[in-house]
Amino acid sequence: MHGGKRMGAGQPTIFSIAERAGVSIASVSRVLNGVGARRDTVERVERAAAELGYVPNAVARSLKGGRTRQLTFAMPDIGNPVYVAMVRAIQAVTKAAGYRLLLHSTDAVVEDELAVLRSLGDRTSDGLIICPIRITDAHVEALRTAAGPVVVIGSLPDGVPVDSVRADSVAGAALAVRHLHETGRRRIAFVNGPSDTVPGGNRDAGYRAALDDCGLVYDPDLVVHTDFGIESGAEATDRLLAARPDAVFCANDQLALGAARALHARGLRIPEDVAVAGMDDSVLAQAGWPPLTSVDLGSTERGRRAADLLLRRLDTPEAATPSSTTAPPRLVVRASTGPAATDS
Amino acid sequence: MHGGKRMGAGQPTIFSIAERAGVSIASVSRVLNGVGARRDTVERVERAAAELGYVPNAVARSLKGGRTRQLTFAMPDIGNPVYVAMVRAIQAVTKAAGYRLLLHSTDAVVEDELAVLRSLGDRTSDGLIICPIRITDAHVEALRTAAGPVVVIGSLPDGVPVDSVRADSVAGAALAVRHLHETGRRRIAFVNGPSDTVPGGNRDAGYRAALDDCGLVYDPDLVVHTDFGIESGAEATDRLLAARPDAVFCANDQLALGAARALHARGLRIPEDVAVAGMDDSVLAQAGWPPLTSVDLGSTERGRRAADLLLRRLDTPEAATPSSTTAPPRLVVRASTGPAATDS
DNA sequence: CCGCTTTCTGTAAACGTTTCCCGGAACTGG
DNA sequence: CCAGTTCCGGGAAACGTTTACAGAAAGCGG
Repeated sequence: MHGGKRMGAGQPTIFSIAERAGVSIASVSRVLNGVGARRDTVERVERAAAELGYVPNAVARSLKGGRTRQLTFAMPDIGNPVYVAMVRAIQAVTKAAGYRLLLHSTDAVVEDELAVLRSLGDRTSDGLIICPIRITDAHVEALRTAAGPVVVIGSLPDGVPVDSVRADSVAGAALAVRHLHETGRRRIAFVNGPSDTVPGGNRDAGYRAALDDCGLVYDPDLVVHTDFGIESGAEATDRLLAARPDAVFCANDQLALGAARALHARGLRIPEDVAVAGMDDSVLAQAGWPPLTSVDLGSTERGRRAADLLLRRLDTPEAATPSSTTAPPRLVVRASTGPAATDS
Repeated sequence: MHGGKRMGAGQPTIFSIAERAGVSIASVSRVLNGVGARRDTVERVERAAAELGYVPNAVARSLKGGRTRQLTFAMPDIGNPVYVAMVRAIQAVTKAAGYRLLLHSTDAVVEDELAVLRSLGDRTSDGLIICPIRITDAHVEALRTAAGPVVVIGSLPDGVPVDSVRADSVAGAALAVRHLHETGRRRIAFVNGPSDTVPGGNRDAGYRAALDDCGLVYDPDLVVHTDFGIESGAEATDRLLAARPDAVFCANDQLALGAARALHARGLRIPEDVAVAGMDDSVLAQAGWPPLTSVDLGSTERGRRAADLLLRRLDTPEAATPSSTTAPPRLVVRASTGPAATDS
């Protein structure tokens, strides 16, 4: 005649098990969590649990324990392979540590990003990795007052007390431009992402610096800002052709794929007539023809590190001072920047 | 001198608010949920909540309410644009209905899919949309005993009492093959996905049926099974070239992109020497050159419908008998299946 | 000024766990 | 057979909400 509590039909709970096994709920909980118990008790409880098809209620468990064993990753665009690479890297780490990963696609909308940051307070997940494309004052404020551990993938102003993992897209862009210069290109066009984003700004800086290095002058007619995406890359490149570039450097692989399509459509050969280079070295770099030269900004590496940092932060909440590491860029040369045609 | 309860420093709770506002927790809850209260009370509570930066604990709320306002979508591969399209479609519907969407990438691993199905029992989300690539007996059993509403995107054996939304890939594959035949191709190779999957089997059936229709004979040398992915498509196509096909039909756009790359690498022209067609009509169809003819299997539509069904099921758990709808395929013709070279 | 109705508010229980703290059972050794 | 240990198991509290219930306050007409 054990326990009162409700006895409804719904999902089995530890009460149903306790009743069926003829023990208390405390014993059920202990057995299910592998805490010592008498042989006999263990067996009865386990049998009852199996027969009822018991699954522990994660919500109740979280409420009691104060942790959900869930982490969140918020990225700008789930359709961009670069973030998919990060997801995989993060997933691998968090899964091994026994955490479930929740994915969030913010479409780079500031309001959405802030909402994610604030939602840390609702205790739905134990920590957050976020990859914002712009950093506003509101972001800084939200990061400062976040209700749980956060790791940022991207560049943060100094003084924000949050772990971050950065890409060096200034150096990365320069790498690509110098490579194009070395293969003999002199009119290097640049299809960049939105200019008011952190990566957009950095890539622009890298582009300009490298031009300088190479003794080339910055020509506004060779530069276009657009949003990321294959179509945008194609349109932008089409417009740029008026300025007769001998190379098109794109701020990511999607843009570069679009650029290649536009060039093909005009009957121009890659790389003989125009060279093309992208960034991110995502799966897309090897999707089209010719395979694209691209700058690997270490997305996988950044994802992995971010996840490691987050886990560390979960272990020792206020211990270490915020760390900030930068993944080095790496140029991957493929056919799209091969030698130019010797004639002309 | 209100309430006892704990008073720690942690996150603010309705207790902190109650104390600060000098009212009971019941009043706090009521005000926060917009239930009637006296002018004065409302103001005091709202001010206290704002000052403390209160965020309701979603876990506690879920425990009490028995629902999480979260739904799960489990897909085989987060890197495949077709599932990204589904995510977007599902997201749009669920977000509008006030649900958060959790994403899960199963890598088409049966164990993982079953785990997701079983995890419905842990009450972490209120419902599940799952897209399995194979259906084993274990799947059927798990679906039958699922602890919450499930909608399957994909084909299910008869008699499984679960809502489903199907693609007609038999008809879809036939559409593509007949189109290739109409453009004069007679040696139509087929790069298919794994043969032990439902889509794999169906596409094979469609391919064979269409060959029959067109009076062509099935030639095993023209058919390859591989896994999905650009690299696999390239390798498979390379092998197929020994059989001198004049068209390559691929079971999805990733394979088709790989096929195109392999053909380019051999110096073959598309479509003059070999035509290429894909399936899914994902963003990748327009990523390379030439743009790919592809069969739209209605991924967006299927995602939308699946979400609608799930929401309906959440409203009226046991009402309607399980529904099963099929999205019609649609052939999208692009340059990759243009006319063959007239010589040769 | 009294009793009635109508608001409003506070107490307490419940959601399903985990875990602290005892009391009792089972051993051990003398 | 008894005292001392050790081990197990049960009762109850707690996690942060929502909500049924009942009591207090306030408004009202007579």
